[in-house]
Amino acid sequence: MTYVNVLHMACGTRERNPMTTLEYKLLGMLARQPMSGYDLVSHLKQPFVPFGPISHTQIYPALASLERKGLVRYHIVEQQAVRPDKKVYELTEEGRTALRQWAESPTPLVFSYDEFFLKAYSLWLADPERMIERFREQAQLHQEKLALYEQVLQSKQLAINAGSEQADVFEERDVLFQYVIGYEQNYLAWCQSVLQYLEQRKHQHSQEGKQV
Amino acid sequence: MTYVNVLHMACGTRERNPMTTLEYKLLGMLARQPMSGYDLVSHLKQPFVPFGPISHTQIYPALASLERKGLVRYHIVEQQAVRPDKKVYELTEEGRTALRQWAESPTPLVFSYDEFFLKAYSLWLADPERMIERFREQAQLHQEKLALYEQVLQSKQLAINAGSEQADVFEERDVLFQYVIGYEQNYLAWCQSVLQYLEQRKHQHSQEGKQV
DNA sequence: TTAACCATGTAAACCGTTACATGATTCG
DNA sequence: CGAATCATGTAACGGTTTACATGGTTAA
Repeated sequence: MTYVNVLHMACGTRERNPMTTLEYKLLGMLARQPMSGYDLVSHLKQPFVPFGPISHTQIYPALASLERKGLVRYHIVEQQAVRPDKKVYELTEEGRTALRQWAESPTPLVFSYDEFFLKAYSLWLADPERMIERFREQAQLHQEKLALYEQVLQSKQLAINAGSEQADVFEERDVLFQYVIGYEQNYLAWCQSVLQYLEQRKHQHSQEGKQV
Repeated sequence: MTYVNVLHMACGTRERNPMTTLEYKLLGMLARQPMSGYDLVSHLKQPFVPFGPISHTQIYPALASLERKGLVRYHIVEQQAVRPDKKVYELTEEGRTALRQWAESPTPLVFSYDEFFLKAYSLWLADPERMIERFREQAQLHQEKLALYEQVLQSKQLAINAGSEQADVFEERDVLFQYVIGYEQNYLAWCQSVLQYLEQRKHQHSQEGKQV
C-alpha cells in the first residue's frame, strides 16, 4: 500500500458524502417550486413529472442531507388544527449552482430496459397464446399512457396561449414531452408489430395442424 | 458431497426467498446456453444481450441461490494450468418452468428514465452553449449504438441465411432488435430536434443582442 | 512492469423498499 | 366504521456496488 492520496480533499470537512441521483431529482423539483416533503411525494404522482415514484421514507432523510450540505433551506409553515408543521424547502444559491453543474456535466450511456422487455428475451419458450395476450395487454397500457401524455401536453399548450406562466419553462417542458411521447409511440409500435408476427405465425401453425 | 436437497422440501421450508429480477436474467441467459459465472459476465458485455452489466460479485451468490432452489445444476469443467475449475450451469426442468411462467406473467408499467433525460428536466437553468454541447455528445453516443445494433443485426441475418442455427430463436431475437433500434432512433431524433430548437434560439438571442 | 485475461469468491458500505409509529379530519 | 388525506419521521430488511483476496499466463 503506497500512496495515500491526500490532495483533492484539501479543505477540512468539505462534503463528507457525495450527491446521489435522488438528491438531484429533489433539487430539480425544488428549483422550479419550493415544496415540503409531502408536496414532493404528491407532485411525483403527476403525469408530467418524469421521475419515478419516490417513497417519503427516502425523501425526508434526503432533504435533511441536502440541508446539511447547504444546498436547500426551509421555513416552517404552521398548519391548521393539530397537523404537524410543514417544512417548505427551497434551493440556496449553492443548491442552484450544484444542480446547474450537474445538468451541464457529460452523461455516459447506460441503458436499462423495462421488465416486459426482459421477459421478451425468454419469449421463445413461452406459450404463444399467452404471449399474445401479454403483448395486447402491454400495448393497451402504453396506449393509455400515450393518450394521457398527449392530453396533458394539449392542456399545457392552452395554458401557454392564455399566458399564465413564464413561456421559457414551458417551452423546455415540451421538450420533455416530445421525448416521452416518442418513447411511448415506439413501444406501442413495437408491441403491434410483434403481435402481427405472432398472430401470423399462429395461423400458419393452425393450417399446418390441419394438413397433418 | 452429493446434494441433499430433499425433493422441494414439500411444504415445510418451501422457498424462503422469492425470485429476484437478477435471477430471472440469469435463467434467461442459461436457458439459451449453459455457462459459468465468468461466462455470464463476459456474455453480458456483448451488444445483443439486453440486460445491463451485472458484476460477478452478484452473480456467484445468485447462482448458488438458484441451485439451492433447484432451478439450475452445474457440472465442473477442469481448466488447464492452475486456474480454478469452471462450474458450468444449466437449467433444470423446474428452472425452465419457472422462467416460462415468469415470462408469461403480466407486467405492470413502471417507467424509469435515463440519467440524461433527468438532467434535461433542469435544462432551463443551464448555460445554453454547454447544453448544446451535451446534446451533441449524446446524439453521437446514440448514433454509435444504433450503428452497432444495425451491424449486429445484419451479421445475424447473414447467419440465418447460412442456416447455422435454429431459425426460431433467431426470429425471436430480431424482435428484440426491432425494439432497441427503435429506441435508439427515437432518442437520436429527439436529441436532434432539441438541438435544432436550441441553435435556433441561440441565433435569435445573438440578433437581439445586436439590436440592443 | 504494468495491465488484461481467466476464474472464483467474501465483506462492508450503500441505496431503496416495506413495515412501524402518530393523530386529527373528511368522505363513502 | 373503515379508508383516504395531510404531515412527518425511524427501523429493519434486502439488493447492488465497491473493496478485498488469490494466482498463474500473456501481450504492450
